[in-house]
Amino acid sequence: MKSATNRVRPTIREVAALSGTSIKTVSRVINGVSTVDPKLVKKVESAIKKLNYRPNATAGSLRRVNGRTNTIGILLKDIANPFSSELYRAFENLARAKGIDVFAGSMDEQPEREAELIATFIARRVDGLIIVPTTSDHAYLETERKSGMPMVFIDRPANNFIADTVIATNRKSAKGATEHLISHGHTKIAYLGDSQEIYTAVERFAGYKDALKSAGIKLDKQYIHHGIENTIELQDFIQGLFKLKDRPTAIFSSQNFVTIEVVRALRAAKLEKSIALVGFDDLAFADLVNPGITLVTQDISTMAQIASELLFARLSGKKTPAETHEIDTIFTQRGSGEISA
Amino acid sequence: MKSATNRVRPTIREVAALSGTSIKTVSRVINGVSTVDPKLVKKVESAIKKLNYRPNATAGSLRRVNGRTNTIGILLKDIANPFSSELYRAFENLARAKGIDVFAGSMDEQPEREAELIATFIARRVDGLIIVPTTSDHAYLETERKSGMPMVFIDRPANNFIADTVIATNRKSAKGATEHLISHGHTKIAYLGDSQEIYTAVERFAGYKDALKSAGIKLDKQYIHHGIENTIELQDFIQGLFKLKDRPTAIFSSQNFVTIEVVRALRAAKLEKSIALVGFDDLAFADLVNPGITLVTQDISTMAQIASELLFARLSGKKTPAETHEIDTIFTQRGSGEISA
DNA sequence: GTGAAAGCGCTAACAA
DNA sequence: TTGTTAGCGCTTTCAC
Repeated sequence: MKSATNRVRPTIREVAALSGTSIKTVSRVINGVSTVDPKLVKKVESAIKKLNYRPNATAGSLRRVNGRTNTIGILLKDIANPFSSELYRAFENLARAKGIDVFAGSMDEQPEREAELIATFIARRVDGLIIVPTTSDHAYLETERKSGMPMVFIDRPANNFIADTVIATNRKSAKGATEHLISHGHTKIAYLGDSQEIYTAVERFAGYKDALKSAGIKLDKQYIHHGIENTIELQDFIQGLFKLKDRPTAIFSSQNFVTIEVVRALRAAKLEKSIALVGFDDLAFADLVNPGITLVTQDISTMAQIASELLFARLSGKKTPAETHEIDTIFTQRGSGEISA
Repeated sequence: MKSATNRVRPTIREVAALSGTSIKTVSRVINGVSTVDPKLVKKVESAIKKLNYRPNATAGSLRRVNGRTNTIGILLKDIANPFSSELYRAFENLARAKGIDVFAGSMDEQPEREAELIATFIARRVDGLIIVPTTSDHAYLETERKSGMPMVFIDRPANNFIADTVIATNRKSAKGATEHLISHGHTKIAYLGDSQEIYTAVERFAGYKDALKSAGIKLDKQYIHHGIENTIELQDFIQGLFKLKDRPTAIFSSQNFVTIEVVRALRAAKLEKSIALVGFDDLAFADLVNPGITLVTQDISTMAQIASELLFARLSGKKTPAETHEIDTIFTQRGSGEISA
């Protein structure tokens, strides 16, 4: 049985037969090779239309000389989280402009999910990977790099693995945010952030400490809290802060979910106009509450832009050493950060 | 040149050679066929590890009897929009449990993007499509259906095309929301929603009218606004409402972006505690403002669940007529909708 | 400019 | 249980 397939879709062979040409000519027409006789082009095109032929992109990539599938894989924290979905959208736009489709997966901070997703994406022979890493050791990717898989890390760097990286100026911006509070007369400034196992949390906490240090303010441990997994415990901590003899007059919260909890607690205690607040990461409603929330936000579209430029350059064969780009953040004053001590 | 390929990655042939078996045996091991001698399994597995072999999933699907690629395509409004990204996340989880990977694309309400995305996804031979439609005529999909491509429409039905569909109880829920306002003594209720070219907007407006009618309240055109493309114009309209002699005492806003603008305008005019508001669609900050925003929200995870069940049933060969499922919404009172007239 | 033949990496069919 | 051969739909090579 040579021609009678049990598939529903027509193949390039059937188009060749109907148009009275060869499969190679049909292939040329599909790929827009200019050296084909216009008459043949017309014949082929009408056969394609008649049969409703749709080239099989996966079959095409199999024999292609560079093996490209024109797909990339993106590994995100959680695509339902605005930071991830905005990042995804930025990559979608950039990839689409190059005819590249995107596979995405959410990891929810589970290292084993990272390895699984990378394995599936490699099995699909994506041309490159964009990774917001969750794992603490990326040495396992060494074999993949040797196999020529371009990888760009974004938001957090890889660990034990040298690769192109795009991150925000976490430390510097956290320092700036804290200094902003200090400049409004605050010395009792609480810090609330994600677990210190997470790179961005470590950097931002370091920036907070930098600011205190250069202002000669002593670090007060009772004002510090790390971790966001247990919301109730976080709420308890925040409400505990409010009851302190030496109640902090300002709060720096270093991650969006933490900021939300702080806002919630401040409102519940009716302290939102008494205690200053600056948060890291964007919040959709920052200007809809009263006072508006002063925030440090990451320049997601620039980060995505730089990351995809790096990835596409690697795809084009760029062989220079791995690069790390630090992207400036955006500081927007909306009131909560401008409350004086 | 038979064995010396210029590719970087090892193939099933090299694994067979190293393990001293045949490619078929390697294939069996990869696919977990139980009828292989455990000794051979071990040999094959160690060869796989040694070579860092990664099966090529796209090559595999080419010859597979059903041609499945174990991928699906999802067409969304805009993945950066919370409704879309939550929907995506729900599908990601459901698909992953079946070993299926997901391609997604955003359409931004551009019909030509819908057709383009469907074309690329078909070229990639996705096994099925989940579509939040933007086009007004889906007759062009008829040939695809004949080619056996399962398609499920979600959030909005297809036009001129019969297919499985999962939607929210838009009309009924909008009626309920409006009746909620009426029950608090309101008769001057404004309606603000998306363009009447959009299915959900039509349905929700119909529900609003249903409620007025059954309460014997006459529709007042000066309270009605359709369209959200021009934010400034929308703001002007809302602020115009506040200056009316017969100022509305309540607002029903039928879409999340509209609700945000309404909240913004109410706060600017310091009317948020005077004019009642019920919104359709979820908002992350609904409980963080004062008063909290009373909302009708769609049960996204149930909608995704039903839609993927439909899709997977079609993939398994289910041949019954197309089904339409209407999923109940969730109504949450938070204060803004309980302000009396 | 065009086409025949080979082959990408895998699975299916069938023989051993 | 195992292996051989053919072939999925396309691109590549190379001869015409």
